[in-house]
Amino acid sequence: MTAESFAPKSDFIRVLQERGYIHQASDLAGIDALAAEGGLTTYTGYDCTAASLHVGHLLSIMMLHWLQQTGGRPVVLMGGGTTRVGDPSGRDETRKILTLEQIEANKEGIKKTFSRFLSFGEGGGEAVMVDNAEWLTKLNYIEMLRDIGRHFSVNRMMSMDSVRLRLERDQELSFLEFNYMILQSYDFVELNRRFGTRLQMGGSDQWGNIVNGIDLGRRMGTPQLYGLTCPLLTTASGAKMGKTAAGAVWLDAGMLSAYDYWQFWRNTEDADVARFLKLFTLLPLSEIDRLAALQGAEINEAKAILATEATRLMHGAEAAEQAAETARKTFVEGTLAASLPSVAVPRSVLEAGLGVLTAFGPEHAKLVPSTSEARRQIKGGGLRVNDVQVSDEKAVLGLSDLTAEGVIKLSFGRKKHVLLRPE
RNA sequence: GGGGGAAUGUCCCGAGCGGCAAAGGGGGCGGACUGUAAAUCCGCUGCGUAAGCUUCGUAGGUUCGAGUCCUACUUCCCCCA
Repeated sequence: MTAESFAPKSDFIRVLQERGYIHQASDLAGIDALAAEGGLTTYTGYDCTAASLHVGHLLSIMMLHWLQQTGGRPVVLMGGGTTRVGDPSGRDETRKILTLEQIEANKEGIKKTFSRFLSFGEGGGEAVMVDNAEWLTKLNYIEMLRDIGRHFSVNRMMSMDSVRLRLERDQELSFLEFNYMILQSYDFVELNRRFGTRLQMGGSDQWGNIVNGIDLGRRMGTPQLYGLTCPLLTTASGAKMGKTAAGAVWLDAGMLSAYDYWQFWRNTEDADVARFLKLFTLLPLSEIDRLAALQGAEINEAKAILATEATRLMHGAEAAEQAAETARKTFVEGTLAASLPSVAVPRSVLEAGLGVLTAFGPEHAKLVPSTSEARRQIKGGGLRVNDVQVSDEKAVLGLSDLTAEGVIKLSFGRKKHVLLRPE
């Protein structure tokens, strides 16, 4: 039975299906039946490999959001324990081993994101957050081998994608990583015992780990467990979502400003707009259908709405409106928006004269990583001061370059702008 | 434990008779065209506002000169046990 032809009884599965979240499910009818009964407890795990989650994680967070909206109970599992091991899934090489301090710091950073999407608390439908370090770090090796390890067949583990691909390519797979799937499987069983969790959701690269958890549950006597994955997100032209030149598209405002986040969504390819509206906004499908019908340049309206709605979810309405307004002034009116990112520079420096190379470089605007890069970009016509292309790398900025607003606008390419503010 | 091979421009892959800031490709960035899109074309892709400086796993050595030759070490891969 394919996801497309299935007629769901539960609101939860209906929404996921309509909006395109479902990639694979262990037993869609079974999950649907459970969800229809109400109170379906579902978990998704997040490893603490960075100080913030990025857009790649957003799909699964949205699924948890819809779960809660449709009467289910989300369990957010922080991988404080599993991160110490490192998931080999979808990885060509061993992950860097993180220190316990790093993992703890990352965990604290990641936690903040979830409160935007889920409502946490003690009640029946309230979301819960737990850390698998709580039980994984207490495992005793021999006991673990006897109670859990005996249910795993090495023959079968070797056939799992996460292991097989490494072996086929002659890439190292340490015994440490080899154990990851056992720990994740055990998490599922443990969460069933603690919270009655019946369903695990995750990205499509987690399928193997999830299926193993279902099997382990059967062998260890849990009720029937289920798995559901969402597609790995790529853009229509095939690039991985969420990686830009500047790095990952972080969800945490401290690592990526609301304005940059808005810009990320605004720059969506035409072919992705409808799909992303369904996945990353809460707009009703009827509205999305209307926006998706827009053609040519009009589709930009849909992109702006996508950006504002997605930013509203992540950073709040105020930040989203402000980002939209800043973008409108900058790109549509071509005027100078006071809310563009700005960098303070001592007035005395401007009085003495500030070389353009330095102004754009890492010391001030940070638009380019080095002054050598600034020099190259000037040759290529990529740098502008107050919207005038810089042609001379020896040019010097001074107080006379201040605009009526009392700032100097530096631009790198068409899209990246920074205001220098004297102080 | 024995034998063989490999480490190249801090994104990846990858060429490199002793004169090399080092071929080529991917990716990325910029420009043009557009609609803050895609596709296409062009340019750039070590640091330095200059003279110049620092790169080819690490440390020594040979040489006027070393990514290239020699020695040791480190890491990885393959074959045998």
